[in-house]
Amino acid sequence: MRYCWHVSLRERKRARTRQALVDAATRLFETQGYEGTTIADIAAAAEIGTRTFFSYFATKEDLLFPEAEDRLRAALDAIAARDPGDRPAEVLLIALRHVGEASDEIVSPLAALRLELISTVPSVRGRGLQIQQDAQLEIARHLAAAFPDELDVVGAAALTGAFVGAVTGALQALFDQPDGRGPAELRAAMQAAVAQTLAPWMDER
Amino acid sequence: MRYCWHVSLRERKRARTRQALVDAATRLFETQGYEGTTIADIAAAAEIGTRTFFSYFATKEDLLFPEAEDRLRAALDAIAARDPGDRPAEVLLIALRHVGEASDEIVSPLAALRLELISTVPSVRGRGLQIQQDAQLEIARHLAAAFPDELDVVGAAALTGAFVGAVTGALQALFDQPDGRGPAELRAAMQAAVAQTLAPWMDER
DNA sequence: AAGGATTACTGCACTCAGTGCGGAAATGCA
DNA sequence: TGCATTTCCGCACTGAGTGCAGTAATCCTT
Repeated sequence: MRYCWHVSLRERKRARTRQALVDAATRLFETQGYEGTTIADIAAAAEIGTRTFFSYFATKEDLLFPEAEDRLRAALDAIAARDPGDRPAEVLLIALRHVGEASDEIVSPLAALRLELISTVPSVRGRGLQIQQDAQLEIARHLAAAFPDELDVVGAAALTGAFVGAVTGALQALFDQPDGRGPAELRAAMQAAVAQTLAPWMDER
Repeated sequence: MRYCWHVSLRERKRARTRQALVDAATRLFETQGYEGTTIADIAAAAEIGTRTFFSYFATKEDLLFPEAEDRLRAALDAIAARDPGDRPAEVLLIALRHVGEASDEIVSPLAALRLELISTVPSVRGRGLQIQQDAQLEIARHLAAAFPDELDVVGAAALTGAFVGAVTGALQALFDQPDGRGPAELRAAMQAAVAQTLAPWMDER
């Protein structure tokens, strides 16, 4: 039995190695490109065996989404902490904001790299969409649980899908047109389009 | 120069081989499973060389989405043929109905298999989402072009994303709960949830 | 109908992601 | 210190996907 206040050596070491892998991958992807970097390269740079890599990340793509679980948890917590008066769509928006919060680290090297690779490397985009969809379903489940009188799981999933889809669609369109806008402008343009799209939901009552 | 009414031998043969590949893959996936079937198996069953497979389909996953382009084209045509009085959301719904039309062939062996593999094999789901997102963006572009006064590309993408997201989310939630409902019931449940979710948009004015 | 030009087919050798296995090393715990 | 449990990691392997180069099929012109 492990005492809960004790973070074992193993856990610390594991977290350190995991971070080392992400850092090494970020650096190598930036210098050699995604396809030009092999898993063997990354493992070597993080000073572990190639085989061991796969006990930290299941696939090469997953290196680019290391905080996916944390973000999801933040969103679920936000749903659980809803104010009693709020309506589902409002709670959902707050939760989604928590997910996007981490993309305030658009400044972070990893996040910037991720955005580039998503629009560049098909397999990365595919993995990202998968992760997004899984998170969506989980959020929908919790949302339905938080509003048992007003939503069932399918309805909650439709609502969540609509909101996430609006954001994702706007972002995709923005990144598709090759203008030289900075991150802040992109963000503003996206928020404007999404706000207008979702307006019919938010302003009733 | 080729005369437009002439379908060359090459094209006919190519289409036949392509169909043979899809048929062989469908059969093999059903009997041996997706992972249990190699591309070499499929190529052999369609009587072509393994190497030649890749001049028909870029990846193994693409075998499961052979009519993706046709469906997209149908949706785009529907947008182009809009009635002058229609509002964007209505046209979009009509277009999306054209995309889904092909899934009326839920009866078709391929469509049924696809649904199963999407919820079973990660790479298949990833590819499906990718195709979906690409189609979304293309639809948004044409929608924006069809309503130049009311939508820009980003706004159209947000709208399209919201609608597609609602459908996709509802479907995902439905297929996730392991009840024994038939295709017709699933369809009905999905449509109900989506209709309710999108109601705030449709009933204004 | 025959010619050369173009395009498709295919085998070969190769890279790389990812897996199963088994032994060796590190860690946790008493 | 000693023993149980994880973790690490090399090895051998499968299967997807690519580049290349030679051969076969199709096309088009005359």
